[in-house]
Amino acid sequence: MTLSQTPTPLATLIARTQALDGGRKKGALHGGVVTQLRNLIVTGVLAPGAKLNEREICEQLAVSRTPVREAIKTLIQDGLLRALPNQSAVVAELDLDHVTALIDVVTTIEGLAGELAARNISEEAIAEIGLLHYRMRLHHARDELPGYFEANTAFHRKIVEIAANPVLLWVWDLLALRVDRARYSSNLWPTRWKTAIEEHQGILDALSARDSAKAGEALRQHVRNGLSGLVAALSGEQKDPPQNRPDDKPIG
Amino acid sequence: MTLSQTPTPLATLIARTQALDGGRKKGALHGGVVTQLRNLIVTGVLAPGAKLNEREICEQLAVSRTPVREAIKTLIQDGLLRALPNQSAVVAELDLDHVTALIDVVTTIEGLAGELAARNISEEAIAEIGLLHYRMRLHHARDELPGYFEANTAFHRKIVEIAANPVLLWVWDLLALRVDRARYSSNLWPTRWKTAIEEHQGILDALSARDSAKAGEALRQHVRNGLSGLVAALSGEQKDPPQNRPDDKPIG
DNA sequence: GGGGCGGAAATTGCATGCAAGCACTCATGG
DNA sequence: CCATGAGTGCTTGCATGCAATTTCCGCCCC
Repeated sequence: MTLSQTPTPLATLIARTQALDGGRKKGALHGGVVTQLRNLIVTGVLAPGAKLNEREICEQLAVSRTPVREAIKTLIQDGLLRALPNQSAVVAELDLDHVTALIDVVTTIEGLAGELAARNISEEAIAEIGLLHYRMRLHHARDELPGYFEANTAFHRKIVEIAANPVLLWVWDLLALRVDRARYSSNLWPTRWKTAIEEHQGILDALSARDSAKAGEALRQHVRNGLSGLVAALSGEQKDPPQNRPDDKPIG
Repeated sequence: MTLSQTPTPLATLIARTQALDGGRKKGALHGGVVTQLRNLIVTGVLAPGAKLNEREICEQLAVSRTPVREAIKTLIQDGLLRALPNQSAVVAELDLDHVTALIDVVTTIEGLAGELAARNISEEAIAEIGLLHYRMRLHHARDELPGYFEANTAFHRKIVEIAANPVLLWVWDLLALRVDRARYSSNLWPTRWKTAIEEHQGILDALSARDSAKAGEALRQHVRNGLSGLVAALSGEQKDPPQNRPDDKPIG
C-alpha cells in the first residue's frame, strides 16, 4: 500500500527476482538484501520517491527487520535512498540537475583513470580490454543491448582497475551506481551505439599505445558524450508525468 | 581487552569525548554513534588494525547493540573500517600505498572543484573564502594549529560548495575523511604552513579573478604539494614500529 | 464545502534474546 | 620444546519485543 502508486504490489516484483535464502551461510543476509534492493532501485523498479516500508520488505524477502534496516542504511550512504528521521526511507530523486552534476565528476574521474591506466597497462591488460571491446562489438552486431550494456560496464571498470588506484576504484564504484540508475531510467540509448563503439576503439588504441594524455582525453570525451546524451534523453522524457510507467522493463 | 594493545582501556578515551545522550530525540542515537566512532578513528585514537568489540562500545556509549551495529556498517561503507564475516570489524589500515593513491584522486577532485567554483563564484562567496583565508592567517600568526586546521578544512570545503555540484561535494566529503585521517596520523605538518598560506592566496586570487583554469591548477598544485608532504612525513614515521603510541594526542 | 483537530493504527528507532561461528586455552602426543 | 586437537567461552548475525513518533482517518466547526 505504501510503495508508490504502482497498482502491482511490489510483492510480485521482488518475488520475481529470487528468493534470497539459498542454503545460506551465516553472514549472508545483509549483503543479499543490499544487493536485492540496490538492483530494484538502480533498475527503476522502485521509482524515485517511493517509500520503503520495512515490514513489507521483510515479508517479501523473508528476513527479519534487522538486516533490512542495515541494508537501508547502506543504501542511504550510497545515495540511493534519502532518510528522514522517524519516517520511511524514500528512493532518491533523479533530478536532471543531479544527473547533470554527475557528468563533470564522472568525466573527471574516468579521465584520470585513463591517464593512470595508460601508464601502468600490461600486455595482458591490453588484451583483456580488447576482449571486452570485441565482446561489445559482437553484442552490438547481434543487437543484444543487455549484453552490450554489461560488457560496457566491465570495459570501463576494467580501465579503472588497471589504473591500480584503490581509492579511484572505490569512488568509481560509488559513481557507477548513480550512472547506471540514470541510464536505466532513460531507456533510449541505441542512438549512440555506433559512436560509442568508435570511441571505445579510440580508447583502446590510446591505451595500447600507452599514451596517457590521449587515453585520458579519449575517455573524457567518450564519457561526456555518453552522459550528455543521457541527460538529453532524460530531459526529453521529463514531459512524461512523474507517474511511473507500470512494468517498465529495464532495457530490452 | 580486545581493542589494540593500548594499556589505557578505551573506556576513558571514549568517555572523555562526551556522554552522547544529552536530552536526545528519538532518531539521534545512530548518527551520534557514527560521529563518535568516526572521530575516534579519524583522530587515530583507534589505531589501525584495532578490533571493534560491539559489546564494549555499547557499554562505553551507553546504547544498545542495534545503533552500534548500524554505525559500524556505515563506517565500513566509508572505508574507515574493514569487515570480516563473523568477526569484529577492524580499523582500516593506513598503508602508505593507500594514502599515495589518495593524492591523485583528491588532486583531481579539488582541481575540478576549483574550475567549477571559479565559474560560478559570487561576490559573497569570494568574501567568504577570503574570510576563511584570513582566519587561517590569523591562526598561523598565533601559532594555533588546531584552529588553522579547522579553517583550512572549511576553506577547501567551501570551494567545493561554491562549485555547486552536489555529487562533487558528496565525493569530496567521503575523501576528506580519509585525508583527515592521514593528516592526523602524521603529526608533523607545520613545515608547510607558510607555503600553504601563499598557495591559498593564489587560489583566492584566481577565484576572485574568476579564472577557471588558473584556480583549478592552483588547487591541484596546492593539494598535491600538501598530500605529497604528508606522504613523505608518513613514510618517515614508518620506522616507528607498528605499535601504536599510547595517548597520541591528535595534534597539539 | 473547506479547514482544523482528536484519536487510533501503523511505522520507525531502540533494546534484548537466541543460535551459529570463531578464537582462545589447555592438555596431549611427537 | 613445538605442533596439534578438542572443548569452552566469547562475539557476531539474526529475530523479536517495546516505546515514541508519525500518519491517516473520521469528525467537528466555521
